[in-house]
Amino acid sequence: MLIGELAEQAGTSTRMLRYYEAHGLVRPERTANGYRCYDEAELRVVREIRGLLAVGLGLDDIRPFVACLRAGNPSGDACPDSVAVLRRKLAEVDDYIDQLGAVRRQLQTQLAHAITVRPR
Amino acid sequence: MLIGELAEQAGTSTRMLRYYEAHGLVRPERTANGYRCYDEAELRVVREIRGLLAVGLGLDDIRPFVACLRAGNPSGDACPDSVAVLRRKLAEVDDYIDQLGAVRRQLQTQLAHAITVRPR
DNA sequence: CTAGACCTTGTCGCCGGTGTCAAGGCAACG
DNA sequence: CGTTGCCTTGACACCGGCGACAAGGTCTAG
Repeated sequence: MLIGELAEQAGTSTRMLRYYEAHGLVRPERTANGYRCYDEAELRVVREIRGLLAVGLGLDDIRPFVACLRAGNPSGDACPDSVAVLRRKLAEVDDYIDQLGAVRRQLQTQLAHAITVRPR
Repeated sequence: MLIGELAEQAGTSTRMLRYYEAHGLVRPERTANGYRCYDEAELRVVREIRGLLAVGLGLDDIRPFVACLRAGNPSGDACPDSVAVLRRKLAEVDDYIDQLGAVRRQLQTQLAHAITVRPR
């Protein structure tokens, strides 16, 4: 499978596939003429990457998942490193949600004040 | 008040004060030798900017608040434009919180799956 | 032979608040 | 006069995922 085809299959761009490769996440073979050549396993890897990116993980966070898949596991989250990342990220998201809640309260307070000061 | 003093008073850096000025938020006088010269009103403006930045507004969002202060209002949120921004931002934050909630659920699902697949 | 569609590598730009450095002007104190 | 410490403008870097373009190689169909 060439890069364009994989991009289409995985719902991303060739740009991103090369980008992931530059960051050590994807490891395509090369054909005689130097074209990148991907097998089905790589498609699964890219799908995993895309899914995790969508959930808010960064490329560095995703590395363990890919390693896990590459180690033969059916799913990328079946390894302790992956689980650790998921736990950490969950905690981060929780923190962020709390912060946003605080911000929300701040905004509401300010809004209430604004309306009190100048009722109409 | 010179820029360094204002920076200290307002809890920011000279870099940022010049940045706000470049974006039209702060309007210092100039002394004979070209130094920026700020009065008390500008200090209030900068404090307003800092507070709103901390709540997640962007510089563009903050502009109406500054205009409101400059128009003689005791607080920057006493003008319809400011209130509109606050409402919009509150809605944005709500959306974002919802999205993060969805992400959180996703992460939890994935985590549960990971633990199911490889129980220890 | 050529046009088109694919591939290659490399580079630049985006966002937006911020740090930091450079090169120079000005003031005050010794 | 020199040093110190403020000020001035300007420019580069950061993050991190991504778009977009350039200049060139490769393959296939007409």
